[in-house]
Amino acid sequence: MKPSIDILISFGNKVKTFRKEKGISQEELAFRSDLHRTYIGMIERAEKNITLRNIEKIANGLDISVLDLFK
Amino acid sequence: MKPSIDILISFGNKVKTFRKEKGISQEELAFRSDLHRTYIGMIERAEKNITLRNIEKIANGLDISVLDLFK
DNA sequence: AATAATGCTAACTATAGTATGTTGTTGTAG
DNA sequence: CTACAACAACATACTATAGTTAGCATTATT
Repeated sequence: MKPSIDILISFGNKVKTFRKEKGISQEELAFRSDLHRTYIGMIERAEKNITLRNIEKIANGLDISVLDLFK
Repeated sequence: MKPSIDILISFGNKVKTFRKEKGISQEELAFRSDLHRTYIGMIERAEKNITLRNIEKIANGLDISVLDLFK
């Protein structure tokens, strides 16, 4: 039994942290990831259960590996 | 542009490899992961674009970390 | 205050998730 | 070899929800 932080929350936080590091807006990340502006916001706020293909898109948009998003 | 192997395929292969290592059937993994028998097969065959919550379930069922599934 | 960035609501459509039943494959005991 | 059993592939079909978008509200940033 792990009282682990919800995976969607930790994922969203990771995305937000990496995005801030790059100094780009949600809109800019959305553009680079080929996703919609509001969708990026939803992911960062852990409102959607993202799929693997979109995880990859965001990793690409952030110019990092998928692995980095789970470290 | 990387001609990288499709992420669903590489993910499915990882699941299958880890499952074989543990010496368990798809059905047994499904049980441990709290997912359906046929769904595990679909994931291994890369027929479904799995979501983050289910990625976590499978990692739990395999008794490994989510990170391990992306190395 | 003005502008840019993000949050939030609400809708629609695409597809992931769940399930049943059947067919095919593989290994093993007789 | 045949027969059986266990496992996996495959064909649907249904229902939940992820994905996508528009519009307006709210919160920084300058």
